[in-house]
Amino acid sequence: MIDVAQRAKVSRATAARALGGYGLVTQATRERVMAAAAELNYRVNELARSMRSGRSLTIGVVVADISNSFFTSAIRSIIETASKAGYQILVLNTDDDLERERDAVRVLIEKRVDGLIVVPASQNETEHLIVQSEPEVPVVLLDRRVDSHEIDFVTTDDRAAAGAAVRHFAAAGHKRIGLLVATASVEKYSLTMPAHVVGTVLDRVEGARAALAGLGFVTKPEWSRYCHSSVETAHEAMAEILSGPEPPTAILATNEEMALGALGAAQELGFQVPEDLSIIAFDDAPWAVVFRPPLSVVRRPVAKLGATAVELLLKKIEDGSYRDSQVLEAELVVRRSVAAPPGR
Amino acid sequence: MIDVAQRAKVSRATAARALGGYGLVTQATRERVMAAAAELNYRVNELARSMRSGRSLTIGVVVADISNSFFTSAIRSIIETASKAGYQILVLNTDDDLERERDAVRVLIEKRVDGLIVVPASQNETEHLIVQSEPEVPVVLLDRRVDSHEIDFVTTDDRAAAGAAVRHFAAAGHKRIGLLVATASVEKYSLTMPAHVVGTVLDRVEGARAALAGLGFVTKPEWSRYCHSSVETAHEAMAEILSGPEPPTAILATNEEMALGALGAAQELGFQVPEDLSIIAFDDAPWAVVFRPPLSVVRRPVAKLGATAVELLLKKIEDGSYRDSQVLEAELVVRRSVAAPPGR
DNA sequence: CTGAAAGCGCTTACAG
DNA sequence: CTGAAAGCGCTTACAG
Repeated sequence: MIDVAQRAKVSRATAARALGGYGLVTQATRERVMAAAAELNYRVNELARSMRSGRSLTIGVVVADISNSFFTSAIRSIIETASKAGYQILVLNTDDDLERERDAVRVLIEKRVDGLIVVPASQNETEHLIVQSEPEVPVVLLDRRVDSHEIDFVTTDDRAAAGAAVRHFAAAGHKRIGLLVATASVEKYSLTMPAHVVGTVLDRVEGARAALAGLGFVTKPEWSRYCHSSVETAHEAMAEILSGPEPPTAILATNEEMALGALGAAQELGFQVPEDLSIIAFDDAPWAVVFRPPLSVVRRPVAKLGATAVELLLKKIEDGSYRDSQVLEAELVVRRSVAAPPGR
Repeated sequence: MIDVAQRAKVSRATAARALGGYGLVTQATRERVMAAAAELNYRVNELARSMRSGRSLTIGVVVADISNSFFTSAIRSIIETASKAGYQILVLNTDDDLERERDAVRVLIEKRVDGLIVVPASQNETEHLIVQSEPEVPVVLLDRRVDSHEIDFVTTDDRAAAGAAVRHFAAAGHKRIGLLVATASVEKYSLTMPAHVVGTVLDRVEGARAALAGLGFVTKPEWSRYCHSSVETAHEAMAEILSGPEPPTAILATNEEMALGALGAAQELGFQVPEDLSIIAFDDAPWAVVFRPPLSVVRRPVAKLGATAVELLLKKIEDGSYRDSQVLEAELVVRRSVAAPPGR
């Protein structure tokens, strides 16, 4: 910048004003500075600008599982929305590991992001998300609630959606309905719900259970599994479910990995979908509509989820005391993976 | 930091040395400083550190299509590899738009990233990728070559892979083989190859054509389309191909979107895969193996691609004159979406 | 081993 | 409208 100022025969302050587009500069001076900057191929140093201004125009995103197409779509939407407001996105992945989440938050704070969007790994381990630094860094949770009331979130109404899925199964005649539940809280898979599942998982399970109870259905634990979120593990868990003496006739898969694992296991064991097994999956992955049969899914408004999180965060950045949380509606998309149970 | 120094009763320089872990400090002093920092909840300001040290420990990633699961997997691998070396990742998405790519590069340079990984939108418009700033910012291209010999790249041997796919079709008895080619250079879809396609696209087309020529097959333009990279457009293009008087019996889809569009159109028009139509797709998307029939695909080593790009970039960051480019092998994974053509 | 001082590249009152 | 000077929070020779 010193070189630019010299070449334009003005002070550094004037050059800064012309280049930064703030303060008062005459048209002629501005043009001279701009010309000099162009000749010298000058690039502003945003690091210095951020340090001085106290704003980095960067938002940190800490995501639990960047492989999941749901989160990828959310990130895409976050990038779009933020960039319209002049913000850049720093993405870190945690693989649902709490330690990595703490590290990620620390690193982003040190990089002086103006705000954080986090998909938290844990429902109750959240102290690191209440960022005490000076100035305070606002945080918005994406897709998952936590116990703490101090942190705002944007989620979907998964409880209602899970209930709707169960009632859709019931309407087709199913009584034996199982769940394949993705959760980071378990190594492989288990019959019982782990102690500390995140809010979204809990919502889906409780929504389904409430609906089952409302229908007066009995459910057996062996129809369901709580499962580490990978296709391979889901495949194994589903194979075990289907190998039981009286397997469920309908399965609700709580994410894309669970759905792929369930479908893989069903094929392997010769279960036809939907003739032998009906299935509904959370999230309308790009392949779901092309699948045979086209998958019935719970479609969550992922683009809106990401955009809403950014908008909320920007408001909090402007006004440190702004508080808001939102729960968006999810929608059951009926396609052809649900039919009457076998033998009816 | 001034507060920390005061509390520990040392100078700022000593506090900095203790906190930054460089220079000489006695054990006792270090402990006093660390204790003071902990009490005050001190966080180093990486912006200031970066400005002073001239290194931001951040790598910028400019990706053409963040919706595509291939690039998402690459980003995941980039994040993993970079974070092991202490680098963070700033991701920008261009949707294959050259203007947005230029903007993205400028923004990242201004943020003083230490290096750039770019999936370029254009093969010949590349001046903005030769970053003249001081100090020079090294650039590695991911997945796509460009004409300029000044820029290093990490790609896969798509020419060979496309050839292998065609020969696999031929071995099953196919003679009418079409291509569904994803390219950003066209609005919807067209019969002829647009002027400025990126290297990867060209490689796939030429690899397929060379193999077809080697087999002595005639090909008709109406068996193929060059298509904007979206499922919807691919669906339309494929529907048009299949509605022709003598449609191809085998289709090579050059990415995930093309594959999904092709499969959707085939279903809609009542073509059974593989009985009526054989298909091979580029990239082993997570759903490909679960699809019915399981899709035969060209599997590119995506994790290795991302990791190699980061490793190469880090070498270039260390040594500004380091030059290297790599072409990784792709692999044809035979599953069950290729059968003999109908009527044989 | 520790401290005083300069400087990274900007922005921002303040004075003129 | 423009300029001289201070300062953002660090690191880095240099001196002791």
